[in-house]
Amino acid sequence: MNRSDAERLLAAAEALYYARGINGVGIDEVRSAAGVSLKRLYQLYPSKEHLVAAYLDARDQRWRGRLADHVAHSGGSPRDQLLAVFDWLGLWFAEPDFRGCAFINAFGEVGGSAPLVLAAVRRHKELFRDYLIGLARGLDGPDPVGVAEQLLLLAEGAMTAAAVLPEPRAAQQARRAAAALLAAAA
Amino acid sequence: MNRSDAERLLAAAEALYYARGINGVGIDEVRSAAGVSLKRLYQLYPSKEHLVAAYLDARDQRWRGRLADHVAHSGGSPRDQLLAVFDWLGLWFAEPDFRGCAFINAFGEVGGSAPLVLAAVRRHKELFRDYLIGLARGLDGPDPVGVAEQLLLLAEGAMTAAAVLPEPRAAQQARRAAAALLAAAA
DNA sequence: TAGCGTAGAGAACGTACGTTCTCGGCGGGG
DNA sequence: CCCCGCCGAGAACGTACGTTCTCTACGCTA
Repeated sequence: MNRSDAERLLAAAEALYYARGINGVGIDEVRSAAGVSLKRLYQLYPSKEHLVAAYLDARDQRWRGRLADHVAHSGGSPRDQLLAVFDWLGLWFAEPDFRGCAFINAFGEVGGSAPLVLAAVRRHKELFRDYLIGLARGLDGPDPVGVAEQLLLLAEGAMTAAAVLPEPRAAQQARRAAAALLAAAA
Repeated sequence: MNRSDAERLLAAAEALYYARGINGVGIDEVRSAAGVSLKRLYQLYPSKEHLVAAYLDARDQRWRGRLADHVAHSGGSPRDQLLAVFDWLGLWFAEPDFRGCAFINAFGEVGGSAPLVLAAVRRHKELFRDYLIGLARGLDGPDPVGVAEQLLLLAEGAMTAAAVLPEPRAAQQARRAAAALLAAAA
């Protein structure tokens, strides 16, 4: 069955923007990759900023879905699930087309001058944070929000380290740090 | 006394590029802010990418210098010095013109297609890492490199969190996590 | 003082891109 | 069968910008 114009646009936008950056890909390239007319594109997204924000929202859903799937299927205690987050990060970092966190990249690229994009980045980071808080609540420790926020910092740091530095040691190092923090919080 | 053309260019480049992004500022604006002719600029830096890489190197030196100053003047044990790193991050995040880590931003903006910029970003992160390793060696723990790398992840995570999210809680949270990691590593 | 190299100011060029406009064809309703 | 509105294709427009070229004026040397 045929996906809708919007779906094809978002799929093309995700592939192109993530691989080559937002400023590195023109509207017309997304349009032609999706097989959608320019007129239709501007009907759906009245400016590039709208398209980019929609791409980020779509990627947010896919990304958190993949993470949650991995964590859920890894079973185990809340502690094991929180550690499984870092295992999944390691798998993600090792993918051949990994290019860092799309949201951090987007923030660096246009965050200062694109309110819709900034809002999408914030949404994503807050949803990721909320997800970690939800897992941490299962720990029955005294401060699940604090633990989750500390693990969030580790995860974000691992993403940027993995993006910038060639060696993919970041996820393992983050996992070890997470285990130590979880032990300390018990 | 008059600073050299190169110094004025780098100062102007740092102010403009950090505030508004690399793609958001044209060569001519840097040139005119520095009061240097276009010809002279191209003598010193044969392309924008060279100028940007030089700006990043200059910022790297200033940034690490400020950090090292704060840490050195805060005295204390190696452990206290490592924690002072996060205190300084908190001060930095609170500055009114704070806009995240210039290097992470630059990576997101042009990292994929500007080898000189990518190299400058890597250099900076490695020098920061080496600085933390130097401090961690004073701990006499079993694995100073591992500890330093875990603290590096926390610091990077705090930088991105502070940049993206409005509330500046990141530095304190990172400091608490760092204290827990240091306690666990002893 | 005459000539020359150099440097600055800024025009010019090529390109890329976001956005809008125009044209031509196709389909559906009378 | 004819007309009308819509849609896709792509030309066009305005702008921004990296880079190069041109012209002019100044200062140094013989």
